[in-house]
Amino acid sequence: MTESRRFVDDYLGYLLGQANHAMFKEFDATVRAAGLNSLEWRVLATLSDAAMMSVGELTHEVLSLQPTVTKLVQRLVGSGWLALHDDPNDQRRTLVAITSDGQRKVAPLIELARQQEARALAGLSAQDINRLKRQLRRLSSPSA
Amino acid sequence: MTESRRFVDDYLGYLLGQANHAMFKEFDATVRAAGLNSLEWRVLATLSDAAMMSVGELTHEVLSLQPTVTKLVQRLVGSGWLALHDDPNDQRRTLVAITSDGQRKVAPLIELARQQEARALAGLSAQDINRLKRQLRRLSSPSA
DNA sequence: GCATAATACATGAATATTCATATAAATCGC
DNA sequence: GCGATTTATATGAATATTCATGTATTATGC
Repeated sequence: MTESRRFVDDYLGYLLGQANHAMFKEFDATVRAAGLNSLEWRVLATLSDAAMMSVGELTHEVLSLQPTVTKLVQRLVGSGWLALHDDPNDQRRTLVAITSDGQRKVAPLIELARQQEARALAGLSAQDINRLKRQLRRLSSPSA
Repeated sequence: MTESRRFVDDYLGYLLGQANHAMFKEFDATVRAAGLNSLEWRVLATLSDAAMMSVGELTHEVLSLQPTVTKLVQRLVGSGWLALHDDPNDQRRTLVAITSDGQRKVAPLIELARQQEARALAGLSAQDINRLKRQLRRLSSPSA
């Protein structure tokens, strides 16, 4: 048989997209039940244990675009989960921080995310997990 | 030092998102230059070497939602890259196929995508690549 | 130090996606 | 084969994202 796979079925970009989607889809119901969309969850998770950062830095962290993040941050400030601060060293910047309400909002989600990750990786050895994560990091930053 | 990583920096969902984004970002300029967005590229790539499929099947293939795909397909039909056909066995279904114009549109992009994938995986052995792809497929369908 | 360029963010219009629902066709139970 | 249910897609309104651009601030060249 010379039956060959479709392009997309062996294309790394697609396999990553599928894995990413599958991982998130399972968790999505939880996020939505908390009244968040996926990018909002990512923003709160990123800020949950980081120092406040500028809109531009946050944009890179969450893999989005600056106007999208600006508007999303405005929504989450309105909800009381984020707060804005001035940067004394650069008045162009808007520093974004999570509030304690935001922490209370996201903390249980992070715990559930950890549990889901553990389930997803259940069949793999610690070595396999480390290798997988190392390769993913390498794909993210080819230089590293 | 008990300096610990941020949650997101070791969370599989985020590592997958980053790798996925990095892989796509490099290719994105090419796709945009061709007048496509990422989902349109994915639809054309999926149909490029597959038999025509229903809107619902396509929705699953491209990891999107049915109304999104319906409207996207309408746009691409308008551009002449997709065509719709009736399913003689089920008149509820709308079968979507790529046209020869669509093939000509997407073929060079697929070739560029293959090249980019090869560059991204350049440092890995065939064994590593197979293991990575196997693990990604496993994350996509935990049962398999 | 002043003009010019670059950077950081915000904003409005255009576009795309999402949610809720409608329509139409097929399947099921009887 | 007829009503009830399920399945497949389409559609309109609400929402979110994207693109283009505007404003304010900082950095640079002279």
